[in-house]
Amino acid sequence: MTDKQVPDVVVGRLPLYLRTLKQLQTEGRRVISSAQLAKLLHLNPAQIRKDLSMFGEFGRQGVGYTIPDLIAQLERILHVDRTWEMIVVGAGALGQALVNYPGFEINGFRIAAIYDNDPAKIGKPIGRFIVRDVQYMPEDVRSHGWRIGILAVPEAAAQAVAEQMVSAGIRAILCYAPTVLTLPGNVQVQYIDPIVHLQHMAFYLEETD
Amino acid sequence: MTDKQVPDVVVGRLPLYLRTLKQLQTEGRRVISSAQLAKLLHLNPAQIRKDLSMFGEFGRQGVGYTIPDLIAQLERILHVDRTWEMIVVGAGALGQALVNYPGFEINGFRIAAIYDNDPAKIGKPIGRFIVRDVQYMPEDVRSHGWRIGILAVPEAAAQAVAEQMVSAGIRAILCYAPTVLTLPGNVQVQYIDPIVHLQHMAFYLEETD
DNA sequence: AGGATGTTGTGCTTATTTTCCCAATATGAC
DNA sequence: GTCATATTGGGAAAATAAGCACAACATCCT
Repeated sequence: MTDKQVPDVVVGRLPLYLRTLKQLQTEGRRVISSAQLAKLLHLNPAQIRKDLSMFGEFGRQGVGYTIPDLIAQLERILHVDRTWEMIVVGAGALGQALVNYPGFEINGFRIAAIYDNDPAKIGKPIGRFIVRDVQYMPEDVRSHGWRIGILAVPEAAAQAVAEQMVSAGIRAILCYAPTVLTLPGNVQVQYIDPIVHLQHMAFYLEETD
Repeated sequence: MTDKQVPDVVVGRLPLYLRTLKQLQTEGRRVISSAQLAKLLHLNPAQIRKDLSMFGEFGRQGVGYTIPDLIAQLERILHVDRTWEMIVVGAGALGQALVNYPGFEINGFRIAAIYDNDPAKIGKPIGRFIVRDVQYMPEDVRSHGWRIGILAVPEAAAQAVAEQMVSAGIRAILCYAPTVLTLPGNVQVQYIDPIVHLQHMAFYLEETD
């Protein structure tokens, strides 16, 4: 199903390349070498070249990569040479912060609706939206053909809500709930849990204080 | 510097084990096998056993792992058998959501202060805090001996603020700014950027719609 | 025109990570 | 007590990922 020609770890680095290249472009840079990009990302230059070479020959020997071209290539490869509409389920503090985050639109991800099941929140304005009853979510997703959902509900609700999203047609879920979802293999899931990162770092901290 | 005896990928999985074990404990479970835990996490049981065996022999052959014991061991290994105080720098929508997130305290990470450089925000209440001028941050960090910081400032400010945090004594940074920080090797950094995850998933989405 | 320098793409090597497999041990049924 | 079943820990193998090194090519300087 997924393109096993390209390792997932490689796909995972492409957004980092793209992000840095866009940054460089705003600074007016036109060309960059794998060595320079590697330095900014703290990676090995050969790794960057090899990653990119899996999709084509984008550089020029002796010169490097033309930044606008490489950005266009990466956006095409990642399917972000378009705008993806997304839903947010969960209108708590996190859901509100997400709705107000300008980074999504800048990068071609546009929030299209936000849902909750709490009568106290349904109907209330958040950013440019009115919170909708989550019971209308499946219908909305189906009628609009939305494919991406952000899950910002409590852990206890996450699995059930995720299943509803998937059965309505959602195929990629960004899960902020601190739990592992069990979903069909053709559904992409990525997790964001700050506690996991903090505990990971705490391992390396001295037991002082 | 970092304990290369234990691969970082292994350390990165321990918080997931811990999270799931705590979940099981609240459900009243006392014992679990690597096979059962692996199923919940969608991992290979041998991987879980090998990861754990790097730190000791915590299981009983023929039986499995005693959940409360394993939780205690993992908390000790990860240095989260204590409470870590943290600072948040950046009092925008994200900073506010972080301050109000109950998950930190539940897991032994307590926000101790929040800072911003915007006069319109300094002095305003957020959750149980008053936003402090970031110019007091280094002094506060030094005097309290804080080691962990959450960076929730715009990309343009991230590197400079991170350097100030480090020179004040911060040794672990959870970075929400969409950029790679360049810091001394003895400083732990973890990144959270939803765009990176969304682009990663978009790679696998069909170009329909 | 030619040499010095810089850079890519990739074959091959090395390193790391994952998985297989099984001896050793535990539990429960009869 | 013995057998069937369940499970760990870890050596060995397999799979995956990262990095080296170099031919090929580009640019610039003189």
